[in-house]
Amino acid sequence: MSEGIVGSVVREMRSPMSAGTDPSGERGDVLERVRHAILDGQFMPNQRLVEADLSLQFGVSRSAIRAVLTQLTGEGLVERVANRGARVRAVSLEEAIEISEVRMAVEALCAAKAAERATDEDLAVLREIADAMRRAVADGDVLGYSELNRRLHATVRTASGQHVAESVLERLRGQNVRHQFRLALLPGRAAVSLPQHLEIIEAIRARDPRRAETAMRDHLASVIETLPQVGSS
Amino acid sequence: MSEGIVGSVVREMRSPMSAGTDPSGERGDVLERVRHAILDGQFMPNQRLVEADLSLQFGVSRSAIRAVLTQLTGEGLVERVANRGARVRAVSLEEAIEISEVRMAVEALCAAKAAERATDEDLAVLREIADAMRRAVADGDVLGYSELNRRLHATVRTASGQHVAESVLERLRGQNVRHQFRLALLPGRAAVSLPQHLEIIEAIRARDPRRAETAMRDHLASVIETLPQVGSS
DNA sequence: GGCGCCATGATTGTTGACAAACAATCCGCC
DNA sequence: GGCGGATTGTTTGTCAACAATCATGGCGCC
Repeated sequence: MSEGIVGSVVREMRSPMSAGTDPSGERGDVLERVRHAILDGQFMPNQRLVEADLSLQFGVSRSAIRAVLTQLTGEGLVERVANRGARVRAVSLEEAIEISEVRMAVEALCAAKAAERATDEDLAVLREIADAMRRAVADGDVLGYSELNRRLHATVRTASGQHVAESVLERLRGQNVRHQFRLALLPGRAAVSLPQHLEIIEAIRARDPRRAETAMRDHLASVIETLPQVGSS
Repeated sequence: MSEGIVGSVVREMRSPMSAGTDPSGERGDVLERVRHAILDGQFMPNQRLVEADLSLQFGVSRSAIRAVLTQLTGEGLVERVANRGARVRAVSLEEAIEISEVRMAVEALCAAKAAERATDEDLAVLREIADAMRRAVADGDVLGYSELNRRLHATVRTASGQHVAESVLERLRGQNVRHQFRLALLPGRAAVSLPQHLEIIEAIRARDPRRAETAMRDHLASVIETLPQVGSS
């Protein structure tokens, strides 16, 4: 309990557990719930994850929580040290850049394969996303655009039919959500990325693998270039 | 440890656990030991991994084994189904190809970065590997060549300084060892891959990122092309 | 003779309690 | 008043026993 000041300053109170979290509610996977709590920012980076607390909060036994923590550690979302417990892993700016570099390599592969193998339905979805993106930018809807961005990349991944690449990317995305999110909030960012996104979509719809690959590469190169502007956390 | 026949059907006997495996020996990480048992082929693909058996075999409690199994499941080496236990995951030929495709993308990145950032010591190691590879091929030392192959790729990865790529590749390699190994055993394979390996080394030693990247790409494209000849396992 | 049902055995999943490790606090002593 | 060492409290790691689940084999019934 107590135990203060980490990274920037994450208060170390044992989960206040204010109102919500009906203990009986949601028999649904605890793994999912904890993962989302981290991804949604309910659990901040460097925040301690005490097994007993989570056990109460999610209404499951400590062993269940323990298993969840080892799984999330494997996914790179949680950091665990010897006899000192687990905490939400904070990814540095340098690592965020490395992650984006790997993403660039793998998503370029996916874009090329998507251009070859996308179904007509995939292409229709892509067109919808393109239209919605244009609208979101016109309306200044930053959050909506961010969500569309996520959907675009997800659609390209699944359209590629490359399951291994898909899982690798899913993993990397999880570690990077925070940086991704802050990036999307940069003023003027959407204006830069919109044409890149549209070009990716166009290339895939034209079924041109090479063009799709370079479009994706260019887009992520731009992301990497911009990343330093969001600060290290 | 007997227990034969993999391909279609793995007999379902609880590991006979013949002689070895002193229970008191090796206080060393159980995770490592189980992982190596899988990677070294002591545990064959699709072989059941019964918790109680492993518990006895490795001289640790069942909970420890349980934790190890969830971790290895996260690494993609073990497959677990609901209330039916764990088994060594068998990767299909199709998946092996997908894995190699992703490897191609990421290792190309590493090769380029290695060409930029390799230390003089790295370059010296690479030259030694090149020489040893030539000798191994001349002597027909297939196993030695296979090990050198592993070392070459490992050296390129670490020389790249791209930690994220490194961990992704390490993961993928683990899932692919069996196919990799069978590939190395193909007659005449070394004669094909040797010049490719030498070209990778040359390109990095020349500090030419583009050349290193395409050399690595070409090499892995050749691997992917040859993979179907080893059968699906 | 085949089909379905129940008993049995083998394995996994879960729980609770205990031991070990670490951090913080408190006390006496210099 | 500050420092070293023991003590307390908190949290993780481990263990053994129990409950739940699934597969298997035998038995009766149609």
